[in-house]
Amino acid sequence: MTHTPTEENYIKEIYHLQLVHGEVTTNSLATAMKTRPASVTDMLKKLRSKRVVHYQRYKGFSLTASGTRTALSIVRKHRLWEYFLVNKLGFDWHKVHEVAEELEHVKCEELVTRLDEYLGKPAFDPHGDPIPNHKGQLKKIRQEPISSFLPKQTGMVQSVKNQSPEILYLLLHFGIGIGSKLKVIRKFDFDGSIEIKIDKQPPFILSYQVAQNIFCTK
Amino acid sequence: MTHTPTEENYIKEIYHLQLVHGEVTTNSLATAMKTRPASVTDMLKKLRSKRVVHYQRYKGFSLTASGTRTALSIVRKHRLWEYFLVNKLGFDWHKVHEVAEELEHVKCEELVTRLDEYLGKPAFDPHGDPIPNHKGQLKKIRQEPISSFLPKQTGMVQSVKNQSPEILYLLLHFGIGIGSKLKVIRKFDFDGSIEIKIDKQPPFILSYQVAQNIFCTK
DNA sequence: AAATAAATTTAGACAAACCTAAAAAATAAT
DNA sequence: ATTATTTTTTAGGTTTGTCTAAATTTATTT
Repeated sequence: MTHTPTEENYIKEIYHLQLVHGEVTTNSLATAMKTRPASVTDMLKKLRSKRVVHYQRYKGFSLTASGTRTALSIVRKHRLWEYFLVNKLGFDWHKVHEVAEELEHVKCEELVTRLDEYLGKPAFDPHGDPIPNHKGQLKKIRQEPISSFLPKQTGMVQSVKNQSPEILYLLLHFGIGIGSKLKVIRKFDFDGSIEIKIDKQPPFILSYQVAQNIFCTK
Repeated sequence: MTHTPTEENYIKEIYHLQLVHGEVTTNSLATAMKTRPASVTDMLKKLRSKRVVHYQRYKGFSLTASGTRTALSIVRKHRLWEYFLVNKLGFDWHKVHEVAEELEHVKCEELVTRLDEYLGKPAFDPHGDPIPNHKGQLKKIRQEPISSFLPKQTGMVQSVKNQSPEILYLLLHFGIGIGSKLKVIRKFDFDGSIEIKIDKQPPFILSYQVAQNIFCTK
C-alpha cells in the first residue's frame, strides 16, 4: 500500500500524538497539522478506507497495527536523513528537521537500506531520538529532564524533547549537544532555573522551560 | 519563485527536448511527460504567467533565460543525487534515475551546496552527463559514439545517451561503464554491429543501436 | 486556392486536499 | 434532566493537475 506525502504526514502525526499524549482527537490533529478539523475528518475517512486507522464517527480513532508499522517506517526515514544531514553533510542540528520532512517521503526501499548501512545503522538521531530499525524496533534509554536532577548530580544529554529550531539554536549557543556532560550546580526555587557547569566552560543558567526539555542519563 | 514538483518536471523536460531536438512542441512535450496535449497547454499558460516560458498560442514556446536557469538548477540537483547514490551508497547506475527524480525536488539551497561539497564538486554524473556548477555552467567534452570509430581505434567511455534502465543494465552485463577503454576490433557493415575488446576480457559484439549510444573520447 | 490533415487550444469534468458555514452528536454545567 | 458548550461531522465550494471531446488554427496536399 502506498501513500501520498500528505497521508504520510497525517500518519506520522497521529503516531506522535498517540506516543506523547496517549491519545489523538480530531482537534488536536488539526492543530498539529495546521489544518481544519473538517479536513481531518476527510482524511480519517480516507485513511480508514486504506486500513491505516480504526475510526468510527464521533467515537475517535487510532492507528491500526499496519498503520503503526507505516508510521515507524516514516519516522525511520526521517531520522536517518537527519543523521545523514548532520553527520555527513555537516548541517547544524536545528536546521535539519525541515529538510528531513521532505526527504522522508522519497519512496525507495533500497535507498533506506543503503543509507542505513552507509551511516553505520545508527540507533539515535542528532536530537537523541531513537531510530527504528528495519523491523520497526526502537532502542530505549532511561532518561530524565535535567530539571529533575539534584545539585551536584551529573547527567549526559541524550535527547531534546521540544525540537523547535528556536530551542535547538539556543542550546547550540550554550554549547549543549547530544553527549554533553552537564553538572547541576544549584537550583533556584523561585523560577525553577538551574545553574549548570560544562567542563572547561564557565557556568551558566538555564530557564526551567529549557531544562525541562533536556533529557539526560545519570 | 518556487515551483511545484510537476512544474519542475515540465521545466526540466522542456530543457531536455530543446537541448536534444533543438525545439519542443506541445505534442512532443505531452509524449515526454506521459500526459495529453491539452494538459500541456494548461501548464504552458501557468508557466508563462510565472515567466518560465515564452509562449503564444499556436505559435510555440521556449524557456526564458530565467526558466533555463531554473532548469539547470534542477538538472544539477538530479545529477548530484545520482552521483551520491552511485558513489556513496553503492547503487547500480541503472537504478538511480528514478530515485533522483524524487530527490531533485527537495527544496533547500544549503542542501545542494553541502552535497556538492561533500561529493567533491563532481563535474560529471554516473552516466557521464555534465553536472551544472552552482552558476549553471557545464563542462563539455568532445565525444563521439563508438559506432563512428574505425577499427583499431580506442576510446574511453564518457557518457551514455539513452539512459533507460534496460540499456544501462545491458552495459553493466558487458562490463562497460564510464571510463571503460574500448578498442574497436572490426565493424560489420551488414547491420552496423561492432566487435569490441576490453583489456583482460574476451571480445564481444555490440549492436548498432547500442553502439550509437556509447559516447567516447579518443 | 480549396480541401484535407495535423497540431493545438478551449470547454467542461474529475479527484485530492483543502476551506467555510451549518448541522449533529457528545460532553459539561446548571 | 434540561440547557449550554464543545467537539466532530456534513454540505458545498476552491485549486491543482489531469482528462475527453469538440472547436480552432496552422500546415500540407491536391
